[in-house]
Amino acid sequence: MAIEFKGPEGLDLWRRALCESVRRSGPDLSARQMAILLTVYLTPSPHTVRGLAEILNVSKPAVTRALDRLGMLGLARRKRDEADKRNVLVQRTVKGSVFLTEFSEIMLTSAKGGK
Amino acid sequence: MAIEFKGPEGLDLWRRALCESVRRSGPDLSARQMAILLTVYLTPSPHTVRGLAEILNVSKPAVTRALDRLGMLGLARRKRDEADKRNVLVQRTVKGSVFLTEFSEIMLTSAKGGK
DNA sequence: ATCCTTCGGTACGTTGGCGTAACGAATCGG
DNA sequence: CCGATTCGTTACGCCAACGTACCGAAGGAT
Repeated sequence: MAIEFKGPEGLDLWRRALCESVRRSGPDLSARQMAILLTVYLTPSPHTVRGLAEILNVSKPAVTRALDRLGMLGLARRKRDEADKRNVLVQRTVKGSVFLTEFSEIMLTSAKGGK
Repeated sequence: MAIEFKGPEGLDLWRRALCESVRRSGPDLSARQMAILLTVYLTPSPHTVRGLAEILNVSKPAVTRALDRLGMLGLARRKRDEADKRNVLVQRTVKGSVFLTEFSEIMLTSAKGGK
């Protein structure tokens, strides 16, 4: 189940996976939105708006809007930080986990199937 | 120079590369736009609007608009097909090649450096 | 208590993308 | 020739995202 690539093959892996995802009419997330989603799911909690903005070097409102969209799609949700009520913590959802799991599978099958 | 991954590590590779690309304030391409760009550069020519629309399962105007944007950014350009003047052929540019080469390098360094 | 900072969100005007429907130009079939 | 088809694009109204600036709520300092 291990995939390996080197040099330009990496780009082609990216192409296969991305094209397959687009073809399935999944949500047309922008690079920023996808980056936020992946960060929330794959790096240690907690995640705040400001923290995400700094990690990705984008403005706070941009993060707010991305979270609006991810929330609409059910891929992530907000929760007030009870310890410091100024903060908003971004949390994972079941639907988001499913989405990323499927995406991961697309990556693997695209890498294997193609070539 | 070979990278290997399995299971959820693929997603993390995707995250690292995407976050780094966003952090560098590269163009915020949507999944569709990036898919079109990669298809034009990594699959055999020629590429027409209709062909790209079929490959990605999106409408023709969506492809036209994506090409507008990629053209503005200098990442791809249009050329009338002289053999059949109804067709528009999508062609690569130097700037597009540079962009994808850098992106590929981001993938590789992200995969290696992180882990 | 009062200031001041920090947090996330909102307002504003602009820009860009969407899907559906139509369009003109080019080609094909007869 | 001339109708039908195919090609990419444009028009339309709508919705989403942008950056800058500002906002109220919450916390910290003195």
